[in-house]
Amino acid sequence: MSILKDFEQELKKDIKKAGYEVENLSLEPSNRRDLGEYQLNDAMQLAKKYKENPRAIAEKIVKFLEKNKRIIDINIAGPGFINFSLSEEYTYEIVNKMHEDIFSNIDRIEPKKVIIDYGGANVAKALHVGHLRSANIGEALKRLAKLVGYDALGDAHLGDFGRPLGLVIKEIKEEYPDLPYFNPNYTGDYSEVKLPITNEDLERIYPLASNKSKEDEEYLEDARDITMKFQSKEKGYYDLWKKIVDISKEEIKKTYDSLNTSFEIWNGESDEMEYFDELYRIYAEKGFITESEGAKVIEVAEEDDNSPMPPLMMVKTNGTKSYDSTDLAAILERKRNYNPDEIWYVVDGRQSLHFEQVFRAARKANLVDKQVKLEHIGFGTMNGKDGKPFKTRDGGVMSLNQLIDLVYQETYKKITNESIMEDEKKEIAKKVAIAALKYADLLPFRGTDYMFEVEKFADLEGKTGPYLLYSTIRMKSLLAKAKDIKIEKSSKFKGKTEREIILTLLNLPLSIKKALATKSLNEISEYIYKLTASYNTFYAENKILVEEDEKRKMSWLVLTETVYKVNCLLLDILGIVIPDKM
RNA sequence: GCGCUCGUAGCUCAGUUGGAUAGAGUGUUUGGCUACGAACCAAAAGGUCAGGGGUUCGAAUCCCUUCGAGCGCACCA
Repeated sequence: MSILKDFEQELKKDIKKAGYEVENLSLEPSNRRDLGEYQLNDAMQLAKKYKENPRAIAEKIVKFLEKNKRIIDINIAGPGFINFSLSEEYTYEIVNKMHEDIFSNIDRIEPKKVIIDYGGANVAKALHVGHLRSANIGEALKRLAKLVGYDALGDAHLGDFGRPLGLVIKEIKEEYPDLPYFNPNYTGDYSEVKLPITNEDLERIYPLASNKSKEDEEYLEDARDITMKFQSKEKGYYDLWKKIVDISKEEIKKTYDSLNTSFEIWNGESDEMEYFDELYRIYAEKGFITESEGAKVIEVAEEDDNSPMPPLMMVKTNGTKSYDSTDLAAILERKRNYNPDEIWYVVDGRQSLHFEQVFRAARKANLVDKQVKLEHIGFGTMNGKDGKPFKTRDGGVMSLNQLIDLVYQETYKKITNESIMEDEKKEIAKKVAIAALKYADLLPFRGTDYMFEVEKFADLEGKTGPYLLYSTIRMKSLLAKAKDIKIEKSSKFKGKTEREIILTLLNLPLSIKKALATKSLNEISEYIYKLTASYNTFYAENKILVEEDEKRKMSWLVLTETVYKVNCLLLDILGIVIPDKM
């Protein structure tokens, strides 16, 4: 149990002694700091429940709180707000416990298994800005989930099964018609065929093929046909498809690596579709498959819908399997192989209708048990200054690598530390750029669209990743200078700057709890900033290493090391790597 | 047309299971390096929470309504 929770339990007991039961204690950092450090709002809520005067309730509760050694300066304000501050002894206890083990202030949940689907990279296409948020948010949620006790698995869920691949193969066929893959009479071993195509070629081919298909109906028709061929594992086409996937996957992994994002499961939609036949049978046997305009669909509309709900598309009119069905098949696959308690889909919010359809269909046939949670964790778009999704200067889709490079160019210029060698400088600039990008991406609530401003990133001032890195590195370097001192216990502080840091440390579980409840990282991002900023205030006010009062110096070192540890832990949760210097 | 999300400081965003005097960053103005890393710190100014109505001890938050914006509405993924 966290230190904060332990404190809350104690307050609950005090309230109980006064004769009242509260389920969820309403303890918050006070927004009237002149009246106290914390506020307890339960008297007002109890007033409704017990039909008594809230102020009278507060007075009864306060009688017992006064005996609590952890709190001081208790007062009642307004309709029944109870304000108080922490006793000095308790603040030392908090710091020392957290210094010894920061996990002493983190609550754990009952172990649960969760699969987090946050990839969605498309084979034969470069990762683009649209993949940034799912990677950042998904990876951070996974790390956060693990921190509190989830058995969390990330699934890349590669887009390797749809028409884009059909288009790519079509174009390869145009350019290299003599490849044995296209020869129905070829009897050799396809694995020995040399494919004269690199990842760069693929990234060139897809846009080309896509454009051609828009102008040339016959071309598109052929690509559709090819899509069906590799989906149904027709020899040649299937082998070529597989080769393309392998080439592309390597490049995709590299890009995810640079974002400190990794997956435990590297399934593609094609792997999920191995379960398609079984899936289809399940629905067919229950009579859920219907024909509609030549396609096979599952009706998911419900009576109390207040808007039209289109059916889930299983098989399209031309016989190819749809995007809808891949996500449905994935649920069956995950149930079979992992049997998760929850599945989180970290996917663009604009796909909420799609997931509503998939979840309804899954529930309809009980693909997973009722208590299994299926949740679409939608996120907003990263827009440019025009309020539209961020593009390259000429209006094209910006690849993730281009975006990272854009930020890198700026962070590189900012490293003016002359003791750093050129090679190292590049490495550091890369880390700082990723930190800048990630932090800016995780700072707004995940659901809202936000604006990407190169200048804002370029400045690298204020509430940014580089600020956090700089400050954390500075703490580390201070601690390195004190390496001959054994940092043991806090017992003497000076004033309210230290208290501010300690209160923030104590409140850590509040931020984690909110982040998990909303599945958004903004609370954590905000928390690190607050902790760091209040430490920096303290740092500017005091000279730690030259402090003559030994007790105080020791206390400050303990505080520094504790904040440093919390920062390292939380930056890691966000997927941000701290360079040694910058 | 129907539905979803949203409108908070000049700008970018927090805050929405109802809580006290609505917060940050940036920008503007101003002050601080002979001291552990100044990519830092401190201070000031800046708001009819889109408009109107309602619910109650209390509303940025809940309900109704008007205006405005973005997104989504089966054979793209």
